[in-house]
Amino acid sequence: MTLEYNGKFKTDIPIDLETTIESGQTFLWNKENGTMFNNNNISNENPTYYTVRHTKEDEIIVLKLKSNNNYLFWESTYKNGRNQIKSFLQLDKNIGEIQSELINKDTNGIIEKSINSFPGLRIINEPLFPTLISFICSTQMRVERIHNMINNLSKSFGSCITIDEKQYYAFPTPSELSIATEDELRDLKLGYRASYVSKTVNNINNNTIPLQVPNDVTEARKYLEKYTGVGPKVADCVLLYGLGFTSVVPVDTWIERAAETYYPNHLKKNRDDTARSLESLFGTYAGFAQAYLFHYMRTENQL
DNA sequence: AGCCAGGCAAGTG
DNA sequence: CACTTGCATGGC
Repeated sequence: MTLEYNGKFKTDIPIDLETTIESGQTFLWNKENGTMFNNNNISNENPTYYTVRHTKEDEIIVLKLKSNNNYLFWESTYKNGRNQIKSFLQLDKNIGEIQSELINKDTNGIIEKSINSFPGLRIINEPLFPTLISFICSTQMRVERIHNMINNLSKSFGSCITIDEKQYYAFPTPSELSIATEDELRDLKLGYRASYVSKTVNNINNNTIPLQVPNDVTEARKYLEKYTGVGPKVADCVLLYGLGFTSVVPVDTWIERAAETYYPNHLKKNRDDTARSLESLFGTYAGFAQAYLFHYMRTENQL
């Protein structure tokens, strides 16, 4: 295969690919020529990121991305790569408008500070199944190590495509993952999450809980929570990053900490209630506010 | 050494 | 319903 298709997007606000891809929204991309999650990056050059995925026609394709100021350059083995990128970064949305809306709705300026720190952070939208498994793996785990687990799963069970003698692995489909035993998953460093993944994959493959999620956000959340390993927080991440429910605010330790400091009125007894309360504050794009705040909190604490 | 990381399931009262 | 406990693993 070759990367025969390419093009570029122009954006009003330069896209910060590094922050967008390495801030824990997705674990499905890799950096070419370099390690990710490494703060002291010596190279000044903008990194190229790649991902591998299945199209609806079950074709294995590679997408590559690189940003330079107001331009975003893409390459792909797939002629419709442009739309894949557009969907991934939600380029059809007016991010500048969303940012000002969130700043206006905020009560104390911390969202403005977060957005000003990372104006090029985009909120992404990824395929459902890989996102579901990624966030099941995410519990009690640092972002970098979740990424390692997802890479391990892809290399062990995913389909491969070769470009210029280099092998690229897609995240496995439910049927590809069905052959993984729980012990094999533990060997890939999933820890106690191995049984969650194993049970969820079985429930999808034998149609006990098919991957057909309701359109209503509350119903969708309830539905996702039927999968083993999916509680309120993981469900919210899947809703936001895998299904495009932009209003959803996943509350983890970082966001709860932020709520204690900046939104005491919205801090409830449990994280689920805190989540719903923050959603009512920020509205349609509350999930975007969460993403900026999450990244701000993590970097403020030198992670 | 102990604490923590994008929490959850299962058990108890 | 609300609250507690065990769970894998690696980095600091």
